[in-house]
Amino acid sequence: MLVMVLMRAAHVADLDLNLLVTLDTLLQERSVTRAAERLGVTQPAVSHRLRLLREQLDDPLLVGGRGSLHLTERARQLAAPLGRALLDVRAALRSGEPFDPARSERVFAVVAGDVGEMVVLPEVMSTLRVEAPHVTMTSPAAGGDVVARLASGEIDLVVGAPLPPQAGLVQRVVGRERYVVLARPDHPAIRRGRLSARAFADASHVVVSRGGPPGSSVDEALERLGLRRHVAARVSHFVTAPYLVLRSDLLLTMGESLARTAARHLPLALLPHPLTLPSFDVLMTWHERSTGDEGHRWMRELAARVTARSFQARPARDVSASASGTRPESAPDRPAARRPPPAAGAARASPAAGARPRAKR
DNA sequence: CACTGCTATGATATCACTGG
DNA sequence: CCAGTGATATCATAGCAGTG
Repeated sequence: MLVMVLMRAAHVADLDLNLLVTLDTLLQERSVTRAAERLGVTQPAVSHRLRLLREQLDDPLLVGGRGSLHLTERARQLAAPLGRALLDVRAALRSGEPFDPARSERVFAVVAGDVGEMVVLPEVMSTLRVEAPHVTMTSPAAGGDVVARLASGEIDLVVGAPLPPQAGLVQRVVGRERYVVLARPDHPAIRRGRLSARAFADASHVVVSRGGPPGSSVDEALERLGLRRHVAARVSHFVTAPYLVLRSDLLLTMGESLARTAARHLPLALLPHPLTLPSFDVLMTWHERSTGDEGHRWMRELAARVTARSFQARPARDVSASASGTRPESAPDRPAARRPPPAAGAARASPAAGARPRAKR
């Protein structure tokens, strides 16, 4: 794809590939000044490279003037394939490169949702503190097109529910979760420490609306018994729902691991679910380019270890490959590219420029 | 209209490479 | 070893456009 787009350049054979790193940064920053800061060179140097790119690609690429530059149609076409290509190149260079957790200062972006942030992240952090004190873990918001964010390198790893099968993604089952009920300990529906299906249906409920499965599978199970329930509250986060349960007669159906975490910190009763509900897999998902990355592999193993402990532990298994292309991880493990570090000079492609300190006048 | 923040450009310096 | 050359960098500054 990138080649197809570049083929339209007037002199493809003469194209300086080092300039593509600058172009990628320019397309992201839409500013010569900011691109220069990111690349660790002066603004005029980037301006000069931009002029060369314009000549070689026979297109103005960025137009506008002060403030933010605008991408031309040609630049827009180049942005995505160029970004992916450079991520692949960086991943290829990183593949096989040894990773030393004790010394690494890498930043891993792991989307885990509120369940993962509450259940998995604290465990991961306590391990990091000992094994990899300089590694930083960020947990970006789960919204948006997670698949695209994995592909773009914005996210390194997703822990949670399965993602729709997609070419280039690898998924690995790391745990299994079943549903339980959280309630106030003196909830009137609880009789001798038990909750019947009838009492469950008669009570009022709080539902985490973006969570889909709990609400729908609970209602389906009730329907099979000829029962219905009253949903009195809907919230958007699993983390906040237990607080509603604490101060009401509401019942909350949620995954056992987060329920146990909540019950450890709040005076709540955790009850086996009275309905027959399907349990569900907890998966890790990443981009295939990361499979061979030693650092990414280390992070995956850590996340898998912690997740398996937090959720119902069971041997990790691969998700079968689907027609649309999501690939299982063949061995317990293979690699990854992450965003280029924002540090100055990190994306520099010219060995000569990168290797020697330049004299200042 | 001055100020500010941006990009573009000319002059020049530095470095690596090459050939005598 | 050294001068010539090319690539690429910095510095200084021109010019443009939005803003108050």
